[in-house]
Amino acid sequence: MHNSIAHYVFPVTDDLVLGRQVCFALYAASRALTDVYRPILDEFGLTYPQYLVLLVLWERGDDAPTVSELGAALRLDSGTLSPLLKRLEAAGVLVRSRSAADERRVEVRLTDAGRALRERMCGVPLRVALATGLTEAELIGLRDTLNRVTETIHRQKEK
Amino acid sequence: MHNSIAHYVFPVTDDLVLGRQVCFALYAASRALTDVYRPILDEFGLTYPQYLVLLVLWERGDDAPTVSELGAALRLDSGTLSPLLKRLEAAGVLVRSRSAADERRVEVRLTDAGRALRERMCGVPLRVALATGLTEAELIGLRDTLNRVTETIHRQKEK
DNA sequence: CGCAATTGAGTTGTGCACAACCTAATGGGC
DNA sequence: GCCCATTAGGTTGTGCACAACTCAATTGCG
Repeated sequence: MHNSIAHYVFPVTDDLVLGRQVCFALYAASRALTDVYRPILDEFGLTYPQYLVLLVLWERGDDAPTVSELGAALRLDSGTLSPLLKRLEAAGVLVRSRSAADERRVEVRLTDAGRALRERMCGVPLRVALATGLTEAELIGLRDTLNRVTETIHRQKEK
Repeated sequence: MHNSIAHYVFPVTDDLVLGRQVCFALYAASRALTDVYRPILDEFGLTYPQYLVLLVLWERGDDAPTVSELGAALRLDSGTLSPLLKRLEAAGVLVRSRSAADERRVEVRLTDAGRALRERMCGVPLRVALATGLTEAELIGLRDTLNRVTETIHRQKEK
């Protein structure tokens, strides 16, 4: 029925039952949180990954990251970012331009409209945090645990 | 620069900085865990959502769930499940058939090959759990916190 | 200098996710 | 028995994700 040694060491991984799997909890919670974002970001004409790109650009201020720097921050590759950035450019919140110093690079910089969005969206994180029903301490603990998992996995992949 | 009241009540939601957002931690961790699954599930010719469908079917044993029962368990709608189930049927692990009692329903049941997969995949959860680098207690705590978030969000949506 | 290896971005193809819509089957009220 | 609202599943269209690939620009090494 199941691996009894694994069961002894790691009951939480027992059996192949959906409700016991951390992986499903993570997958379901991630989609649920995106559901919370959807109607909120819709007010600004953005999707969730597009909003993440703006978070990076707002944080960087005046220095314009390249596509691959954005990819490193968000852990997304050019296959995902290229069309996404094209849509954000069409929406008028950013501009893409080839670097003069290195013609391979494409620099991504906010337009005035993109910068203005930051002010208008400052209430968004709080609205989402409240929807989780967690306390601030729980949110911090959850965030740090998740970041540790992500780090562990990516360190292993580099080897 | 930021909402100072929100900052006072909820520093974790401060500013719109990527690294401080629980939402990004959740999104990144979910994708990282899927990256762990990908090469493992590839050995069995499955994707991660396909594996989740099999978890439900294995758990139900002899009673064959309908498409919407699968959707309720996984929180996925027919737009996602219909093509996914068609691919699993083409792969030979399950069969779809209209219910005799109610011609609107489609019952999903495992083939012998689908049932046999369960034995072959019993080691999968442990392999993934180890990759997270978390202790068993941390995994259980994480899972329960995430399930609470998902529940809270879905209860709010029903209203 | 010359050229092979590397890097950066984009494209293509597959598979989710989800909204919006469609059709057929069902069931309750009259 | 008839009608209409509801339910179940499927289809279409958009937008991620990611693997595999292409191509041009750059780098580094002999």
